[in-house]
Amino acid sequence: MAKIQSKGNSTKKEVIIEKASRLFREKGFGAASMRDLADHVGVEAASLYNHIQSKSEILQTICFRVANAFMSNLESVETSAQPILKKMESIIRLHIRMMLDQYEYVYIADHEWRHLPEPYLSNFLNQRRNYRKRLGDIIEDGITRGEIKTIEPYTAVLVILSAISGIDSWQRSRKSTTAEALEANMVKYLIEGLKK
Amino acid sequence: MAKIQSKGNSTKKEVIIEKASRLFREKGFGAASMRDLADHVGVEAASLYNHIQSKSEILQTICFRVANAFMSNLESVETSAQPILKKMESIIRLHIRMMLDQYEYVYIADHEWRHLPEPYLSNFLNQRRNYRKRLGDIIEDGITRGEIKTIEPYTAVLVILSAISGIDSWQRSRKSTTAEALEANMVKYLIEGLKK
DNA sequence: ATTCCCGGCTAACACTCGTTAGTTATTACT
DNA sequence: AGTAATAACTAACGAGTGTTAGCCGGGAAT
Repeated sequence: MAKIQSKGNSTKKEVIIEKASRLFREKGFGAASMRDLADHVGVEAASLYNHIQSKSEILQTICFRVANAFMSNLESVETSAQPILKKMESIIRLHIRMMLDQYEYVYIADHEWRHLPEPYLSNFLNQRRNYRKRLGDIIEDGITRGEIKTIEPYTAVLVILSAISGIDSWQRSRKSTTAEALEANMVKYLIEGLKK
Repeated sequence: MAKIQSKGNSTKKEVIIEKASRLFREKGFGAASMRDLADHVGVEAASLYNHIQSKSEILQTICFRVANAFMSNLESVETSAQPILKKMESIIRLHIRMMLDQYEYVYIADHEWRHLPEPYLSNFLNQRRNYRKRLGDIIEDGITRGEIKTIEPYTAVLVILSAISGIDSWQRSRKSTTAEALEANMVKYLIEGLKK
């Protein structure tokens, strides 16, 4: 076999995906070109195809990697034995942290998924729907147990997830607030809005 | 003069902008082509240029139309003499209503503004920053007056605006909830999270 | 030392893109 | 009716798209 990895501990395919994630976020999937990506990797456009199969394969990898990360976290929270409000808080915190230090990837899964080709698109949307459903079930469970204020679960899920995904406009313009402060403030608002 | 308007009470330019708004939302600005737009208008691509100057002029029109609508609403709320919590509620309700019945336009101003060419891009971002600043000032005012719970104003603005813009994923999949119920539920969450 | 193959390269294909030129049909005004 | 303006059309340009074919150098394996 020839050399397996080129630099550090990440394979070249991984480098491509990483550079692509920044590019896709900045310009959007449609406006980002393979030649542009190749420049950032330091290679000719055609050479990319020694490592990937297509432009949208990159998008698929990013989207499903993020989806799986959230999904497996949800599963471990579901099976844990915490009070509902704690469950929600830990899910919210994970989302915020992911948004803070996996920014590029999460952003793309949030905003560029519509460019996924079928059948990946349907697959992705099903996972998304399933995730939200189960998040809603946790809230509903909390309401019937009297641990959470009476609120329509689906709306609550929508508010929470959307609020967090809005962090991207904070990322762009590094305000005075630190990441830790932002997390604390956001958790406060989102959790106290749920408290009975 | 020749005919000023072609059908109903809207000029043809308006028809183009309306069809474009749906197309831009569905495919994204970059992926939506002028030929595609022309098909929806029922005309050849070149003919569009009798009514508009460029593809991005359409985007500019949409973005600034939305921005101005929100800005002028903000001004009238600022000068009104309501309790702070009422001010916030009426701003929130306007955002939700705009999102519900001007969906396409608001969505584009929210998500496709990055494709604006300079100097419109900077102009737009300045307006956006200004809007959020003034919204934050209202909240801060409410805190010092003791009408609102102590919370970092910028974070609150972020949560509120992002939560509302997340309605788009509700729009896509008309759930059991009606628009009115959604508005009520969302206001409840967002306002009770602010209440002292 | 020779074979093998990986991963880079150049060139090119087959489109699609936004937009312009030039022309014709249709409409409105005098 | 005749004229001027509007808005449609066809054709094309030049640039940029994702992707494939074919070639070549250099390190790994035998």
